[in-house]
Amino acid sequence: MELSSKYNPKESEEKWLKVWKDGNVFHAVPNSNKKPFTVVIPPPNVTGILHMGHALNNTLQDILIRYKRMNGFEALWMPGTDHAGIATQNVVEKQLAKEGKKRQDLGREEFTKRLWSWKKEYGDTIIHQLEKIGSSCDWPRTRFTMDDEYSEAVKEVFIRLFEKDLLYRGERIINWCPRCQTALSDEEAEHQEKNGKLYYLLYTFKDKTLSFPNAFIGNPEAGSPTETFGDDKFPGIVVATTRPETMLGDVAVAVNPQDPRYAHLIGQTLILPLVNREIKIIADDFVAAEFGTGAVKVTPAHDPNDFAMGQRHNLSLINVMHPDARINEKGGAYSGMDRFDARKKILADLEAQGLLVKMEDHKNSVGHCYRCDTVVEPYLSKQWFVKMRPLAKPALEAVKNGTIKIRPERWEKVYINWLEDTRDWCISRQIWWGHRIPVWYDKDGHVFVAKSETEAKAKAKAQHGHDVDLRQDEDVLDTWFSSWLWPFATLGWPKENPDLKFFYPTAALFTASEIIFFWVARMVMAGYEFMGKPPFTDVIIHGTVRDAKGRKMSKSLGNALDPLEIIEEYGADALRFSLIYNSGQDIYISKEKFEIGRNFANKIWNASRLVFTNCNDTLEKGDYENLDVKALDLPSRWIIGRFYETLAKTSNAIETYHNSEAEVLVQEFFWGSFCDWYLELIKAKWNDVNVQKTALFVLKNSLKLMHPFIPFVTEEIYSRMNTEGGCLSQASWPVLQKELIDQRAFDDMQTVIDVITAIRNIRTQWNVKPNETVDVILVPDNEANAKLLLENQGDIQRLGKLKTITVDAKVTAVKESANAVVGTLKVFIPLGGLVDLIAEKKRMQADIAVKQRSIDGLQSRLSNEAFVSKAPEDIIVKEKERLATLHKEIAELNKIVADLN
RNA sequence: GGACUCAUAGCUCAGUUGGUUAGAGCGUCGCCCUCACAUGGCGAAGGCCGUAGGUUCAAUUCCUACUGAGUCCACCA
Repeated sequence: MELSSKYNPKESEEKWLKVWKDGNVFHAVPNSNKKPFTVVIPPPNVTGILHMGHALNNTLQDILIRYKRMNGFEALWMPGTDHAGIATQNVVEKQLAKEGKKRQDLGREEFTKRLWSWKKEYGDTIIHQLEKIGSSCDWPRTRFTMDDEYSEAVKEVFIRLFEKDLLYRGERIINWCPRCQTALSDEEAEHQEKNGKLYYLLYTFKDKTLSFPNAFIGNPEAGSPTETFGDDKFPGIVVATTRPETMLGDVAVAVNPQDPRYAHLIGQTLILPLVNREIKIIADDFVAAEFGTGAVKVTPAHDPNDFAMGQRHNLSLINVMHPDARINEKGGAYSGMDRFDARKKILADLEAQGLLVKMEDHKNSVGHCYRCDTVVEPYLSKQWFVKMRPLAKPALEAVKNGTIKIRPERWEKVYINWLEDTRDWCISRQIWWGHRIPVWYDKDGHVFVAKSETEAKAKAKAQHGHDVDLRQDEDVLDTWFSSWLWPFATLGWPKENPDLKFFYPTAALFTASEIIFFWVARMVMAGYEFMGKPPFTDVIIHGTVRDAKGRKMSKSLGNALDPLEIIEEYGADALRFSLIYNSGQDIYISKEKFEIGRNFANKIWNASRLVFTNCNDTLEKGDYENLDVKALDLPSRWIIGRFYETLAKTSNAIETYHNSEAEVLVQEFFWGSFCDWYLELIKAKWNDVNVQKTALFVLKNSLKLMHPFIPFVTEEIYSRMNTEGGCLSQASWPVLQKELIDQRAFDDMQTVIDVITAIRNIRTQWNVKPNETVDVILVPDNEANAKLLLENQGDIQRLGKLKTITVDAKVTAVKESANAVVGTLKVFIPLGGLVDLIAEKKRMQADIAVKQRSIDGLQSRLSNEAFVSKAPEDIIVKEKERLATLHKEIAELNKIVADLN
């Protein structure tokens, strides 16, 4: 068996990616002999390129799916991509812009064609990148949210919701992105807190005899209206606003009906400045008397609250903006100006007329488009909405009653809060890339919801009694209106089929917290509404990948590490392993961290080389599974017990999504126990067939154990000792044999390890050169220890680099020696002139002092009446035992110190 | 404004019903190229478990307040 001294990731990765693909190894089919285990990938956007977040997300899924596959489940990991309406359209529009064109220049059909060809060319990039990190998806099943079949599902859902009266079209204030020129849902408008200003504007009374005291406004500044209009009275009402430009659309001023300051003015008329429109003072409970001046300008077409007030008071709607947020013809002198330019101009003009009473700093949060970061405009328009309340109910229940678990648990609260307070979902988008809304209108605006124009026409004919001209709704659906069907639409819904029947519901969903509202909650709603079952039972919210300073990785910050570059330099195994190893919720990573995984892969590689070069070729692929473990020597029983202990802990960690812990466990076992101790211990015993068998047995099973985390290198090595046929990805998970977890072997081996460590410690302490051998006298204090030391003295001698080893219970003191106490047995190393007896004495005394402190603590506890009477019996017994041991140890140490004199 | 999370070694994290001497990796410091691996080996140093109270025989662990870091939600203009 020839293996090079360094693991070459690139070679193995290429090889195994091909084997897996050619063998269709990850293909899952309905199989009545197996239980299904399904995970659907969070479909990355077709515009996406692989970043660390994807690498993390997919590694986590892959660990679980590989684990389940090895555990005998028919494990399906469904891959696919999302058309990502706005994002993708923006990308292609940017491309067009380089040619000096706009999408309107091409027209809808041409532009959509262009998008499709873009998708064809680049859309699968990310899928191939996910494949490179070893994701064991059922690749031939790859779905796209705009596949024909998938589109059918989207239409079906639209129709069903419409027929159930859960969909409606209405004119509302929605979040509008003036740059993308489309409506957004509430979730797509990201609120960011900004330092803005609160502007106080004076609207004068039509009735010049009226006035209003200015005292509550505070001291007006120079050039303020008090100079213009008199000392302490305003000829009008002062309103406070953060968005003065919307005043062009004001239709009223509202005050709280209980506010005594304004009570007598309700119903009076004001003159809207700059526009000179007459508007009324109205009373509405919405207005908070404490805020600003207690008087609010009412702009029903540009603010959701004002819209509601407008409805209550039957006010007119004056939309003063174009879709691109320039002021429209209703804005008079300001028409054609951008909203922010208009703001400046309006403020300047108001100030010139003495109507800008005051400005103050004001923090408020402003919505931004989640795709292009433009400030969104609350904008009046006609859109399609999904009624959320009825859909939210079962989704809410599912988490509250534990049908669906969200981990870490705290996210359940976030989910619940959102669903309890969710508002209707605006699903129409004024873009061209997406699912066209399956609605047709006749010339009178009658609505025909149908899967096709033919069907719509038939419906229209049925209603009108003759053929009518129809036009389809121009808009497309929110991307999330297709993604929310992902867990079942990817399995062929609405068609009844074996896949859907077998693989739905899925098991676990891995995603980031930002997606809980967008996607997770809505998938649960859809699952219940259309399948009658939850789409999954576990939701795992993982953290964000950050740089070493804790900043989010982003292209604009320039701190992003490219997973593909990491694969190139360190290997895919290293990427996967290092990302997760020793990480918390959020993952802080710098390039150097990937050395952890690279080094570990290399360690596995070299340990395997050692085993292979020392084992009989026929054994390598032969029969070493049926070991009579109980007849093996101590180190062998120990390592096999440690293996099963680690197996149990690791399985449990994977099932409870403690992946970092799982990796620490396997690494600790393989490196810390198998390599550092077992392989070192057996270096002189390779001619023993049982040793060979044990090493091969542990190695082979360790490869299985480590495979979900580090699939390529384990697959590569496994292939050289494979007896089962197929590859490691398809092999079975080791079966736990609890009876082989041998506590006695653990304790005995620990003593041997402690003795060796004590010897090594002394050697370093007294600068004994590594290639120099020394003599050691071991003094056991009981029969069992004596036997243990004698049986393992060869190992102790070799790993301790000893010239001679003497086990003798009768020895009490050794001249000019360094010493150690291991539990209750003593270690003497006569070093002659090498050892400084004064220093050695000091060393021992320091040791004694530490133990004495423990004794003091224990004694005071045990002499405490309350402790003895209230603490449980077993604790008291343990403490007493501990005290006795300490006393014994300290006595030995004192004896040694005395002899040092 | 509301809700939530975190605080343990220089750094990143474990510490699963409260119970001996709080662990690991990285980093640091010694010594070693020992015939699997220097992507390695051996050894060591390093912690008032954020602060102040409380509950308890016993608190890193449970409770309260505070401080610091972070996240999410929100229609008071």
